[in-house]
Amino acid sequence: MLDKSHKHVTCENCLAKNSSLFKSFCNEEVDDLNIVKSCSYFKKSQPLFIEGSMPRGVFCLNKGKVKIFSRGEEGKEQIIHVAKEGEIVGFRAMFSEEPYKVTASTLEESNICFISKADFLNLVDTNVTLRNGIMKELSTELANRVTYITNMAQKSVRGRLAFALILLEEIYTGEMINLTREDLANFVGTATETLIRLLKDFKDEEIIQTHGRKIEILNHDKLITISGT
Amino acid sequence: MLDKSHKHVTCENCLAKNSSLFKSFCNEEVDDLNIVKSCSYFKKSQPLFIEGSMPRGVFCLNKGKVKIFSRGEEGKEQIIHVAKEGEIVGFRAMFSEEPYKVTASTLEESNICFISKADFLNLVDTNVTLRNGIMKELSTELANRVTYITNMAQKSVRGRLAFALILLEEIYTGEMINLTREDLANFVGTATETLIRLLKDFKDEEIIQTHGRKIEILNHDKLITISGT
DNA sequence: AAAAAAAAGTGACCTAAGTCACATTTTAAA
DNA sequence: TTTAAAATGTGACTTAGGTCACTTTTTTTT
Repeated sequence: MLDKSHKHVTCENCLAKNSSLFKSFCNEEVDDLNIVKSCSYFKKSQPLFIEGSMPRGVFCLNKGKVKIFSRGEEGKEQIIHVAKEGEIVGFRAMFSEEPYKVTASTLEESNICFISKADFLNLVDTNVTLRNGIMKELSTELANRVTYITNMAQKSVRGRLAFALILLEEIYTGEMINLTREDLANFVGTATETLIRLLKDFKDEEIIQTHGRKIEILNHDKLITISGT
Repeated sequence: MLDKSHKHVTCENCLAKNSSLFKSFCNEEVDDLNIVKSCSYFKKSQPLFIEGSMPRGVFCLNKGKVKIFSRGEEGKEQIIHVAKEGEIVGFRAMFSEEPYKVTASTLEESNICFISKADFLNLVDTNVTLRNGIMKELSTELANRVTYITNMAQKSVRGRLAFALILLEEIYTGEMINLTREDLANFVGTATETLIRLLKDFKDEEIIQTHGRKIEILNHDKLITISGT
């Protein structure tokens, strides 16, 4: 169980993780950040923000994972990204002056800090390194989504599942992949039943092993081969 | 036939079209731009840049259309975007310090200007409005790709074709959609044969009409309905 | 600890869409 | 203008993967 007040969370020890955006900050800048941020405890399946609402700030993940998804016509979730500790979520929407096109929701109980839009934009305005980092991040992400689209359009579901597992292995470093079959299916872009059948195939082929819902990767190389399918 | 030297192309009358990025420029800034840019004539199917190569600058489309695509495992093109007159192509790669993840190639003969990376980044550094425009553009595009991914994962090919035609109608304003069936299939994310069959269905349903390869939209509303499929 | 509600998993069936193999038409090149 | 080469279009066939209808297991709530 996480500490629900978690007053102990300071930016200094939080950033120690792997935030790509604030990593260039000097001590003084981290202190500034520490002053404007506010922390809170999120339980499992709690939204940070919802598609259609107006962005009010960014969220910095201290502990826990968050899924980012959009809903298709029939309301089916399409998971675009799973964010992990150290990531800043929702900063793309700070620049577009438009409502969120995605929803962010915790996958497990989490400690998450909030920085208001005004404070964040002020940081961006005054910090060249941060600004360049953001532009680079936006561009890289745009490039990643090209791959994502191409995969979705051209690969088999089996290939996409292999690719998704490789991504998730990275996101769940040091622990096992822990997603409902439905979430995994919505990430891969397939029906839950199809996903379950394919996971069984992977088990039979000794590529993965399951412990309850948790998935352990046994043969990373084989996943890479299959992901080319 | 376009003028191959097209010395008459000045930024002033070019920007009159619809460039979203340079539109805020004052006369003086446009003059600066005019000095650093160099123009050239591209014939049909000529690449502006190629996946894997290092970005050297941005391309500004004065006349003509350009497809942006990535290649899947078996080399099949996945068209991500069709750029039209007034658009600036390749600026995303200016910030990522990485090789292009996509190829850009003309769909028809074109007049295209080039601005070197150094000149472009200099503009971005010194012009706050341009910089904000770029950040906004990157964010908006990122949001659009979420829709793209969700469509690809959840819609039928018929629904995706309808969606593609709506987008292309906008891109080919004032003229008819003119793409090879293969390009259109690679945009929709399907096999060429399937695409041809679906186009025939649309013709039978009097949603579109073809003049040779060119496609005319007859019933825009019905396309919207179908694109929800 | 019991009850209720999610989630996981299976089997049977169906169909959208891919593949292959050509015929025909259009476009580009020699 | 002929030849070559793309691009378009059709038919026959196959199959990946979706849907539906359940059962079983795991979680959550009371």
